[in-house]
Amino acid sequence: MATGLFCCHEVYDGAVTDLTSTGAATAPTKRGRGEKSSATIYDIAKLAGVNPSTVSRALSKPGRVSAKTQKIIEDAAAELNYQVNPFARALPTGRTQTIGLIVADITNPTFFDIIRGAETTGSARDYTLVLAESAESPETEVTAARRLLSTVDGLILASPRMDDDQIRALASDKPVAVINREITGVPCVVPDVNKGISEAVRSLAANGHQKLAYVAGPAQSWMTGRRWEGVKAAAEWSKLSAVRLESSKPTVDGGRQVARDVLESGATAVITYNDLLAIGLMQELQAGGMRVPDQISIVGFDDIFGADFTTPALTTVRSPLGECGTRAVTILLDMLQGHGAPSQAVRVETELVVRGSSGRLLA
Amino acid sequence: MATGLFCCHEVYDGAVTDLTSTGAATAPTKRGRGEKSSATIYDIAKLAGVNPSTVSRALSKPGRVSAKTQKIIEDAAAELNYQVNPFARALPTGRTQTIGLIVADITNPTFFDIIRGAETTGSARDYTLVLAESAESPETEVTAARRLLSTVDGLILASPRMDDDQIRALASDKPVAVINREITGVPCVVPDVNKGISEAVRSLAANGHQKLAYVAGPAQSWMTGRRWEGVKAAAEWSKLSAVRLESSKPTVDGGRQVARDVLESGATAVITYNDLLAIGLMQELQAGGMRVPDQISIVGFDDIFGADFTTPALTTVRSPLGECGTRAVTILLDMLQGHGAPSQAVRVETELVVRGSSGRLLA
DNA sequence: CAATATTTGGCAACCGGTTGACAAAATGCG
DNA sequence: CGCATTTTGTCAACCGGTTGCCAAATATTG
Repeated sequence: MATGLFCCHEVYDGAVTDLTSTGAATAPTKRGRGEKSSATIYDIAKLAGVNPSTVSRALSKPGRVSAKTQKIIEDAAAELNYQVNPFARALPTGRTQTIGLIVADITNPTFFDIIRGAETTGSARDYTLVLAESAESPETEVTAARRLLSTVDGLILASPRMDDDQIRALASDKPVAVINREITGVPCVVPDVNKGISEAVRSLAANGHQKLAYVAGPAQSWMTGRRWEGVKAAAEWSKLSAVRLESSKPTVDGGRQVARDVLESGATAVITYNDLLAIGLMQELQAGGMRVPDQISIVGFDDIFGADFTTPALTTVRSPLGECGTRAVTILLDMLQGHGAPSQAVRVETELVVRGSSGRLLA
Repeated sequence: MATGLFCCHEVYDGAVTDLTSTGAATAPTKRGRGEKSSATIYDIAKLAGVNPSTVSRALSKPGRVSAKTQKIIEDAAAELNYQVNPFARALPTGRTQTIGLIVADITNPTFFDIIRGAETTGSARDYTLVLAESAESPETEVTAARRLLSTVDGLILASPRMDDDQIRALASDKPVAVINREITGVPCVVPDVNKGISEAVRSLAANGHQKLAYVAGPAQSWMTGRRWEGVKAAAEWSKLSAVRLESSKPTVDGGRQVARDVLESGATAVITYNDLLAIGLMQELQAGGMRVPDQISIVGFDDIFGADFTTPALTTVRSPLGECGTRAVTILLDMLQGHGAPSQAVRVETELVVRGSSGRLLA
């Protein structure tokens, strides 16, 4: 262990000396164990015959050095197959070229597209995404956020479970963007549920439904409230009655468990907090002999992966989750470049995706 | 060059002098821009009245300092709410407390459980998981791997698409573990497909099937070959005929496209390279009026999220992917602690999950 | 062509930890 | 009680970049 490290120093010195005496660059040198092959700006400086700081400038401050020197240095860097050491860079600057993303549950497909969108957008701009999950617990979430915050340039919270003030505290430290929740003073990306919901409700009304049930999600979820409000308002507008039912958990299993309540409510159309609930609900109702959509229509939320695996395929209100991820990253990177945060929450459109699980009431 | 190195020393000295002269510890100091509030070991040293290096040892070398000093330092650290700066630590040691995971496609649910398993196991041992995706391209994969390798302590490759030698090259640099592929000289975690496959084939044979088709996955996938061999062998054993069909891509869409070939082959039972193919295939066959499983049985592979959303629910050979992720991380961390890599590939069991899409042939 | 303005490159001070070498202090032993 | 050992803490040399300041080199201007 100790020897391993000591080796590094000596090798470093040795390597430098080597370079001056011998011409050839033997990139991969054996080390105690670390085996870090990479060249440093000092190696480049030596090869190019300039000062290390000039190398640093040539490589990271465009225009600061003359075109001639620039070229010499770039060639030398290419020859040595140079790669910056991100840690060395992060130490003095604080910049890490990474952004953190915290989700409640990695296996929840709702977050899939968010992750994807964020990853893609981030890496297109040379940022690495660091992922953490909170296991649906506000405490774990805060811990993870704190830990992550010290090592990333900015943080994205997707459907956070912690409370507003904790989020504001994080945001006062470093750029933070929130997805699926609105918090004043913090940049947010939220799907505007109204459009999708009113499309859904109108479609249900047009198909002869009169009584609508909304199956809610977890109490800590800001979105569950927003969606219920949207459903209530749209139902009123379309002259439907709407009742809210609670679920135990926002999963397939939770959906199964709520089936009983749905039946008892007498509703002929159901909108659920998310697709998982809808799928579980549909499975349970079908198992009990109900025909979907002839006897009951089911509309989910999010259009997750697998929503079209069911029979009938699930009608759902799609949130452009990938876009949310993309937007959040963009906001963060803009803030990192000195641009201010958007003063208003960024709204993305939702839309109804009509598949087979909703339709005319035949009962 | 030498000067460059010397510089550091002098600067360091300066800082020390500063610290000794000024007394007050003003924890949150304004900086040029960074605004990092966190205390350093120098602050702790000041508060505890010891040398910074003693603080460093107290905090990371258990037993190296006396219990008394240890306590004083720990208290001071707690009071200042100290958190190590990972970059400062990584710079001299090379240790980053992160492991990288490269998957072919983040949105492919096959990798969900792997990611989950790896994340959970890693963070339980205070390692952060860094995720990258290769978009199914061997070239992107190599690039991502190289980039990642410089910033992590170890790397996990899930179903890698690059060739064996490239992987060995990576593995000679830092600890690497591979999932879903076997490469001599590199620690691997592979599901042992034979058990699950023979269960599947035996079950099909028992249900009266005589002709079996295997729908293969991408050519670069090592697993697709292994699975075909397993199917061939098991079919022979059970006296079934087996034919191999190629798919264009290992997705739902690919499954749809291969439906035609399946019909033409005359097989009454199909085993696919993965569940996505199976789902697409089933959808297409059902759309064409075939009854599953009465006329044709379908068996998928992996038991991904959503495999039970279909009607009938998908029969599939489950690979314990979460366990693969866990095992891979464990191997990596063991290697980082100086333990050798396992000499043999680690095998995890597969098993047949019988659901509704396979059964007795009624045609 | 001298005087001034502008580039350009070098020096050295940092960022915040880790660790080998060494000396001082504490402990053990005869 | 003195000497040999062991423990404990300090010193200083790093890791590999970035950047403010200054001087040399170059370009511009009168």
